[in-house]
Amino acid sequence: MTRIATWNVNSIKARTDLVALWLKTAKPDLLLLQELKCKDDDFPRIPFERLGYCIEAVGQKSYNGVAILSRLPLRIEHRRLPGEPADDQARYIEAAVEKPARNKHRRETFRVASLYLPNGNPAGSENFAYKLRWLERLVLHARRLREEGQPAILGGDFNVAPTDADVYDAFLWGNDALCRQEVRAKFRALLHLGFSDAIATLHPEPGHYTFWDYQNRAWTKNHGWRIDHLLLSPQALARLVGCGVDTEMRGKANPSDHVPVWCDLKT
DNA sequence: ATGGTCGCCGAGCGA
Repeated sequence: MTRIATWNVNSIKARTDLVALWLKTAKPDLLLLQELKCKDDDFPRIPFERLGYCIEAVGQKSYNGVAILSRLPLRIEHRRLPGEPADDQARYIEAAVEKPARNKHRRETFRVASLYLPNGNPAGSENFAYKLRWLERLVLHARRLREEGQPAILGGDFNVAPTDADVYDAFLWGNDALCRQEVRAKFRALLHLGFSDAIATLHPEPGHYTFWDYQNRAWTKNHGWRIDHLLLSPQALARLVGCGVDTEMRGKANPSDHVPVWCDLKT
């Protein structure tokens, strides 16, 4: 079994202890992180290395930043999302992972990416245009990944609530950049390529929120959003045996505003 | 409860 999780931690330095605690209990093989909010040199590597993880990070001062923590060997394939060379925001990292060998002479690999999509608010702004371009690039890249035919997992903070059921109040937030129809259409294009949203597939009932704003007592009122996703290629979906959202992490002291989403793939 | 979000870094921005 291979367990893969994604978590927007809203500063890895502020969340070091909580992430280490969660790793000890959830024991994922891979953890995809977003919003590191630090330079690579400032990443608190030691606590995670002590738990047996190697770390590949793409950092940036103060903003963004993505990483892959892994107990399996990684080979980095991309440190930026292809398609816009001038875009230097730290929002994408992709690696080839060697699966635990069932047969030494038939080693297979799978692809995994940690992505942090632009928020894009307010709708209609330059930020929103950047978000749509980023989604378009992701669709193009996902198509290439799918054509390679190996298991692939695109995980991260998509900043997309795919349907009205993924927002606590869809009417109130209908014009938000996380809900706008242009954004949802591009997310559906990813699904149309053959990628499956793990939670939507195994737990289609509404309410599996992954994010609650720090403001306005959103957690207390369960005013949440489902915007963190694990998208699985057909070859990964065929191995999917379980997935979930670790909601209780939002109720811990000094929490991130997002919680981990995980899936188990049989190996 | 004259409060009301965090985290970046040391003002105001981004989410």
